[in-house]
Amino acid sequence: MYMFTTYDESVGQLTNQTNKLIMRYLNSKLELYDITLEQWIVLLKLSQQDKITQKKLAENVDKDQPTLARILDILERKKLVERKPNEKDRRAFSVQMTEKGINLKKHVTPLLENLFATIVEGISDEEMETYKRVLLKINRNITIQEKVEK
Amino acid sequence: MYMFTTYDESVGQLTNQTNKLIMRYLNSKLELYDITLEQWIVLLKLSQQDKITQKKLAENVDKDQPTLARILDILERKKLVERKPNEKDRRAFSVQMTEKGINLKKHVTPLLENLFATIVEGISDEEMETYKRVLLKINRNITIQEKVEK
DNA sequence: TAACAATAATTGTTGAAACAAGTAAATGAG
DNA sequence: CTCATTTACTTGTTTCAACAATTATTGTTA
Repeated sequence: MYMFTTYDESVGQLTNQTNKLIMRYLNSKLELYDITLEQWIVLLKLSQQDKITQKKLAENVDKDQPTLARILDILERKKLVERKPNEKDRRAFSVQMTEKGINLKKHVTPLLENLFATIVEGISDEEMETYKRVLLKINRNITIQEKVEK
Repeated sequence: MYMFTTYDESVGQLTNQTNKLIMRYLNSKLELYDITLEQWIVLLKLSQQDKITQKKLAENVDKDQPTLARILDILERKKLVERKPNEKDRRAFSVQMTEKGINLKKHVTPLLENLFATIVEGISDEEMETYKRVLLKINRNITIQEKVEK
């Protein structure tokens, strides 16, 4: 027996609130390493696929090109990544991690593993599976809807 | 039988990605009414409790005071809310919706109901309950953790 | 009551998202 | 090959988040 309110804005607000909490929490922990969550995500993706163009990296981290470019500006200022000329395309850059960036990654990875273990404590595997499935369904609903409207 | 990877960053990233999709989608729809999702949430809370101080409103929408103040600046510029002197405390304002704001709310509410119906399509009540439960558990885990660390 | 602490709001700053507009280089069609 | 189009990236602008510092008012207490 469920109320109509199951399908109202509270779903969106709860998702948003939790997301904010997660980001705020992780950001507060990452401060120690003088890095933000957004910057970390870019580093993480770079560590998985080095020497990549900004366009591809932007797609991988799900941000638009200007946003990624400005995150890279910051990471470059911190000497964690480098933009090198792309030999095949003079419009493009080849982004890669520096030694300092690789080193930082080694320290931050275990920290985040611990933090996530804390965050999902007391949530059963089954609940987590359902949670992810619902997220993917919402994802799909919106993506499909956006395509339909085009 | 689940992998170790159930408890890794992918949870956070999926949550973040979905949240971004929802916000992007709703924002694109709200453009018609020349309003953003953040601004809408403030209006909605105001409609539930009018004549409130900025401090309390900030708590209600889970934003800090400077952030809320700037959203109110925008809403005031758009003539959707008004700041009136608080009679009991000359430091504080009493924020309330204008006629224009009340009118806008009447138009936007049904739109958002429709949008949320689309967003959660194909998700069973049971899945939705679990989804919300997991969000609340994550919420609690982080909130407790933050308290512990203080 | 005078001094001090707490509170409500604002301003400044940094980081980030999203979009528009611009530049330079690459590509494709005639 | 030339010219139009597309592509990769940058810059500008608006909106928002979070934090620090400041102003004005209120509450407290010695």
